[in-house]
Amino acid sequence: MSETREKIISLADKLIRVNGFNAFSYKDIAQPLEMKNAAVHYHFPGKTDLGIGVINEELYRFTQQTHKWQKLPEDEQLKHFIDVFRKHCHHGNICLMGSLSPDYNTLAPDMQLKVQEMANAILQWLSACLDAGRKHKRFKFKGSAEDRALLIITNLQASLLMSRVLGNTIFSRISHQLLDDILI
Amino acid sequence: MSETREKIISLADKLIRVNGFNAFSYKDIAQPLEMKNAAVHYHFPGKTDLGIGVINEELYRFTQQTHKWQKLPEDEQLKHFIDVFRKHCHHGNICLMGSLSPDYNTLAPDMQLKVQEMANAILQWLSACLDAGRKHKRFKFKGSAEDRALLIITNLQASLLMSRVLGNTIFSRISHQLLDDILI
DNA sequence: AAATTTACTTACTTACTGGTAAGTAAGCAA
DNA sequence: TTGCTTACTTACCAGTAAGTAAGTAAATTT
Repeated sequence: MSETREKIISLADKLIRVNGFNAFSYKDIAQPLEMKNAAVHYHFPGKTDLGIGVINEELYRFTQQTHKWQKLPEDEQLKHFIDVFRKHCHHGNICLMGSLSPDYNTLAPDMQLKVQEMANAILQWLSACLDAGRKHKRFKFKGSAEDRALLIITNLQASLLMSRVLGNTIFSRISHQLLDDILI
Repeated sequence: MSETREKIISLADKLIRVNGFNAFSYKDIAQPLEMKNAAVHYHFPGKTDLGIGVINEELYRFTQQTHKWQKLPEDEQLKHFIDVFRKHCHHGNICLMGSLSPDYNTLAPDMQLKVQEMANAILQWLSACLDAGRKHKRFKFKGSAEDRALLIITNLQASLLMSRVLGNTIFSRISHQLLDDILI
């Protein structure tokens, strides 16, 4: 992938997380990278293409990271997962799901599908992690691993939203209590 | 309050929940209400005034409803609270916090303050409800009532977001498991 | 009856949106 | 050296954003 393309995706990712998908324009990409509006259109003909590019990059990073953790005990894997959110919180970012799902109705169908794909990928990994962790006596929780994954992912997503409004202590409190609930 | 003003706030509330604050325009308010762009500006000079109007209305409804429930056992109160989210989910809406917090950085300072006020009002009520419910042996949970309130409110907020992307069954699964976790 | 206020409409401005068409300089390949 | 591709720039488009100034008809107050 070309360097310019990478820079555009990286900046778009940041802008989506900080201001939202509908709140940035091609100008916000072009100006900081010292190029013209149309140069961004050259790499990503439409805003939808750019959005899909950002999600694909996120999906790639996610599979790379989880693959790196796969030999670790499940509680360690979960802590790494939470740490990804912690870092985003520290940088004032929210997660892509938290940013794109409120705007979901305004997104083009292709991009809606990509958001779905991302949601499913994260939920599947987390469900599997929780299921294996319970079998290995590292987690305890009621109900199915899938439902527990939904509870945890919603905690993490919205903790970034709440942190933005009420301050970063919110994230620590949520992530701490979350772990305390399921760790043995 | 004038009838037109009420209609504008009601429609703006819907548009914020369905498309987001930055994704609707004065035209989207004026056209369906069969008035001109400038008539909306007459009632709400700036978009910020409109946003604050919507939040004030929501705060008013929230205090009215919780007041109506105050004599009920705490588990009943919590179920009513969850039902408010369930109804929004059913109508394809997300909650105001879930819609406004991703756009928080793009909001004017007065409106940011209003969003904070709303977040605090909801958290305070839920914390008090959980605290009293535990004392009356209707709830059981680890940690402080404030932290538990954060976990539950993030579950509910993000469950509406996830439902939008993956379908309404998500909400039922989360709300069910949520109650199962803390009800005695 | 006159003055004022309310609730608008008409007509507009400024700024920006995503997007496109046409051109160009540099590099590479046959 | 010709032709083609890459990575842009310049210049522009139609549409839409929030917002405003001036006018008006009807109701309300004095």
